[in-house]
Amino acid sequence: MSERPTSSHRRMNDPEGLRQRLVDAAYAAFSTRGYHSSGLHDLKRDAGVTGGALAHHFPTKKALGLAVIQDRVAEAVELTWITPVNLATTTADGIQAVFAAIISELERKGAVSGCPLNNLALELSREDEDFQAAIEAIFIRWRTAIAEKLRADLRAAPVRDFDSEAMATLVVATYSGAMAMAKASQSVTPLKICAKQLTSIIRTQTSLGHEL
Amino acid sequence: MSERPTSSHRRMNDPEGLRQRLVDAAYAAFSTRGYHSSGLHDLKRDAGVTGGALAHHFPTKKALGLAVIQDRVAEAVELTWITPVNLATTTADGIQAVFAAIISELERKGAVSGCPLNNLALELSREDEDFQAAIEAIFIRWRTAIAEKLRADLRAAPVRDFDSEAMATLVVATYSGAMAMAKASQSVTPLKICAKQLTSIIRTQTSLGHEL
DNA sequence: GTCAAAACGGGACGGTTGTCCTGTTTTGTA
DNA sequence: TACAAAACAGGACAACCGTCCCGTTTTGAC
Repeated sequence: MSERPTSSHRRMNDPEGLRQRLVDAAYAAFSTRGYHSSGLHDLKRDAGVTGGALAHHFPTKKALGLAVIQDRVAEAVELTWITPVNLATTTADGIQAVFAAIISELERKGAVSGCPLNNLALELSREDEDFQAAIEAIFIRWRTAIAEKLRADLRAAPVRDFDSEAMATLVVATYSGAMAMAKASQSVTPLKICAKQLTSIIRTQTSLGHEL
Repeated sequence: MSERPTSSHRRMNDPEGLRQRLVDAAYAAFSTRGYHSSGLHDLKRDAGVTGGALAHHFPTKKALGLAVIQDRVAEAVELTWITPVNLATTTADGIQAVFAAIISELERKGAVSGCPLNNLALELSREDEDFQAAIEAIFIRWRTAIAEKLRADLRAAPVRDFDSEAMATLVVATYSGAMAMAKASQSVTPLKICAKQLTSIIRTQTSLGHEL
């Protein structure tokens, strides 16, 4: 609760840690309440930081938002999507595992805040081109990683007329949209349905070569 | 340009027309800039309406937002999605036509503002339960209409193990997500890819019975 | 130890937001 | 014509927002 342990009012500078606390608080706030609905006043309170410190590390709110996107959102996509998919046996297995993990996490929390990347994308893409570029870069990374994994599947079991890039786009789009519907209905049902549909489609198309 | 034609300063009460102008201006602003980023000051200016008139018709901004969702957004979904799909020969044909129409419209404007329903859904669903209910109702209507059309397809050419509700969910989710990616990249490419993938999947699955 | 730069505390500031209040004008009714 | 209610004008108002400034403390290099 208190930031000054027991002794006198001695200060300990910790620029990196303070920056992390700020970006963490901002990531949590932006992901749940959105960028514009999150005031810097609340962020300072949550992070235990004064106005001077905030202004020193992030001269503008936009700079803080950019740091959230590039540091936390990009990392979140990497951790919850790209790494699990890469580690899975097949792309379909990976996607199924990712959906399952996200669904169980949402059921544990009892509320659907939506995909942080998608939330910020719709809110900020048209407002500022720096935001748009940062967000687009994450989408590209995401889609490219899935396409790469799909190509790895095909190397093991070749299939004709299968467009890995197009399928990767479909996967990212479907997940984003399913999460939007889940947020609108405050229910994981759209995610469950789309996970089943998506994995079924991929498995059918990538194993078509064996049946022919 | 001038709202007072030539004569003196005589006023003509037009409550319904004024309300329409307000909701129109709000729909345009909310769809492009978002709900929170649109100030009532600009809305009054765009609609040519004073503060007193606004407060008379909509006591709060939330009331205006609710009217936009229930009147304009619901109507937009009806006009751009449900009606064209219903009029098409098959669901796949309808979806293809809808995507094509939206894509050409976006290419004409040169900018991607995103799906109004999706934009407002992500921005307002978790903020207010009245917003959430209004938005969810539109999603349900949308998905139900597509599922109904898919069932009509199946009546003409029956197929086993085809879940119309699940496929309708996939269609809505994929479109929403594709539009989100299109907004993030300010390009119609994700829409083009997803349209092709989606129609191909539906056509394959709904004509599978003939090949077996 | 010196000293400049970085790190931080705390609050002032102007601009904007949404809401509300007090009048005035128009409209419908009798 | 009388009159009450609806429709509208116009601005006041407090609350909030993000930014900026000044002073103090800590840090690191020499």
